[in-house]
Amino acid sequence: MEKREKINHRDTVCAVDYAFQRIGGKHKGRLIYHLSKGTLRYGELGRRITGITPKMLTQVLRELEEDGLVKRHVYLEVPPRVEYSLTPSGMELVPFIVLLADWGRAKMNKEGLACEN
Amino acid sequence: MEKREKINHRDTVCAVDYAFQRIGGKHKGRLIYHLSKGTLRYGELGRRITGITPKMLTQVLRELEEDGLVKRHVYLEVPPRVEYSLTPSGMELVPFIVLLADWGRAKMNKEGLACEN
DNA sequence: CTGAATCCGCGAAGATACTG
DNA sequence: CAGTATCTTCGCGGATTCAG
Repeated sequence: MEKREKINHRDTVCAVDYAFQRIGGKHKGRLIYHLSKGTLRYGELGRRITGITPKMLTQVLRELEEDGLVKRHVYLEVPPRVEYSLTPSGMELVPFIVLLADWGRAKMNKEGLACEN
Repeated sequence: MEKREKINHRDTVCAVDYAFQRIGGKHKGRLIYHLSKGTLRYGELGRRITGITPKMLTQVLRELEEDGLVKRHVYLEVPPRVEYSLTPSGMELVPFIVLLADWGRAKMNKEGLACEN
């Protein structure tokens, strides 16, 4: 959890890096993408983000929360319910993610690959 | 070098992932960013992308070349000269990188961080 | 100058099992 | 349901050396 700290002290502060440190990584893009369509529960996210383990899902969500991109909302119920949604800051990133997805989709079509999202 | 292959066979094909696999990673963002301003030589890139080793620079450039985002141009001279530039495909990503950098810069200012790029 | 080749440590990511 | 805990594995990336 002290990863961000390490990165900050280490290399020079560059806007491109700063941004990639926040939305880069293996699952963050997809996570933001799915949340951009609306609030989702923990389990729902886990099902949509294929191949992610609970551990990584939690970790990624925590990082996004620390960076102020994702809001965590706990309902004190039985069974427990935790919902995640984008903060205004996180919403600012949606257009980029969408553009990126469009670009990816276009490239995939050109290469004859199927695309599910 | 078979990394891309492994990724492809493994998880489902998702446009967001597809894109992030191509421009994600530690140095790719900065690399594209610097090349967006014009053709650069190998050594020049190494100097601008602080903290990168020759090995990683070569590796990242090769990956971008395989993905058709970067064009490698070798001049048969002594001393050798190798220049890199963005392909049309790579150029398509520039607006995205720039917007992302703007976003990062704005956030950094809000947090009182200096920004060099 | 522009790389290629090799070795290797360490942290990230995966698997699995368990809990409130 | 929504996570934790623990263990292991793996490959990124650094350091170094060598080549054309």
